[in-house]
Amino acid sequence: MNIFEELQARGLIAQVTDDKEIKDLINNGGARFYIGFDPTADSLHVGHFMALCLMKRLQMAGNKPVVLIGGGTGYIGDPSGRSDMRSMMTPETIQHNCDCFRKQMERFIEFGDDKAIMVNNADWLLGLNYIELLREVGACFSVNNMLRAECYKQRMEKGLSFLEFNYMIMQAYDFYHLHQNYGCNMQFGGDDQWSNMLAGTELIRKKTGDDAYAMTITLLMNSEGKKMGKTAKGAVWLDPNKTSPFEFYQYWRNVDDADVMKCIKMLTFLPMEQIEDMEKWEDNRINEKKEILAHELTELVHGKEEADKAQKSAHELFSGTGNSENMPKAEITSDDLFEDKISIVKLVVKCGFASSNGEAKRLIQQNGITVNDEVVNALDKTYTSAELKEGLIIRKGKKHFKKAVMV
RNA sequence: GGGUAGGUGGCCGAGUGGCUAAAGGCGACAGACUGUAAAUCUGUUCUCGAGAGGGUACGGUGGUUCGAAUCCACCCCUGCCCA
Repeated sequence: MNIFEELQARGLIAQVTDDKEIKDLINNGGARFYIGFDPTADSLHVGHFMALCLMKRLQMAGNKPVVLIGGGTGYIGDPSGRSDMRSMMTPETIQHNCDCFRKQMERFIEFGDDKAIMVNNADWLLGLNYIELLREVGACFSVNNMLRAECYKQRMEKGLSFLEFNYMIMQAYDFYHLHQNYGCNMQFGGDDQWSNMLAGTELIRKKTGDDAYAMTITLLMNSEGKKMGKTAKGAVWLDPNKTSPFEFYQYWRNVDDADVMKCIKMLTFLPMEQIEDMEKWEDNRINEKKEILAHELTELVHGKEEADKAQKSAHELFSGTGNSENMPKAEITSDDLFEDKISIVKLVVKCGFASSNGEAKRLIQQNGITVNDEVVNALDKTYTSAELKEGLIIRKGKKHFKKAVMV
């Protein structure tokens, strides 16, 4: 099975500009492709992870990846798929986020002279001259066409600023720049990037007469048609300080039945033969599949050791009373104590299970909080520092655990 | 620049002077049932407070009023129409 077939079999390919050419290029290692990442936060998330995996798959097939960090496009903000304008980031935030991205990416992609390279579009975008750009590049774009693009159409009702309208032009310019300076002939990205990517191939054709190609990867949607990788608390981050390996593991351990195989196909590096075999498994092995999914992904992102630890904790927590060594901890300091005691309400807040006292109280009153396997529903319940030193296992609902300890 | 319709809780959306911490829906969270799934049913859903009660809040700033999401002025933002 060649790489293109594999990507197809995994359901990763959404749209391509020219499937014959692209097939040829990537199967023979002839692609110098880029994927752009805008520094919208201080950590990568699951969507980025998919793109990085794709990059890795293609790299393993002999193609040369270019990681583009959007230090320049971050100043604009991509309107695609957004119902309103992104808040503008300060240059400091952008720089910080770029640095964070760089660090995290080095875990996934091998960089080096003959391997992947990383570039930042701030290097060429920030110095552009407005009038010059309008004449050089602006003349190649038809506003009429741009307005027909899906990503802008959606915004016609709600409003679209000129700043955002230019995003497509900047992204197209990136592709053009990389084509000219790095011999880039292909761009990959999420399916929501399709129109931006096409703008790039067209710009290259108009400016140079060369053909360049674009391919999008399927967005990871759950069976309800919503983007995956989001929780109530926000995105599932790859940074262990923002989403702990345990939480990360649990996110995948808890996906809907209907989404398990799709996730395994699209996100893991398990060989296709093994995946096809898993598809034949009996229904009662669904939980086994979920564990495999969760473990595989946690291992990819956080390493084997963390994945094992997360799995072990999950087993201990969900199958009877095990030890709580690997459980995520909530640290309680003496400042949190009043007369050597802490109230259950405060404890729940300290564990991060509630963002306000009111919410904590609701949880407690609704029998949502368990301490050391006992439901606590009295708001005036308190715990002493001695008990805390032993460690208290606080559980919210069925599947959120924290161990509260004194430090 | 002119006209016009708007801006309400995470989202959608009722609400035109006190009965409004603000209907209803969605989402989310918890309980029951399950398989750490889905569906369904029940409850909860600004914040502080053990509670009584307090504090904030209907784009912003001022004003009218005993009392304003609701009335007035100015400003900001968005849609639509015209230039």
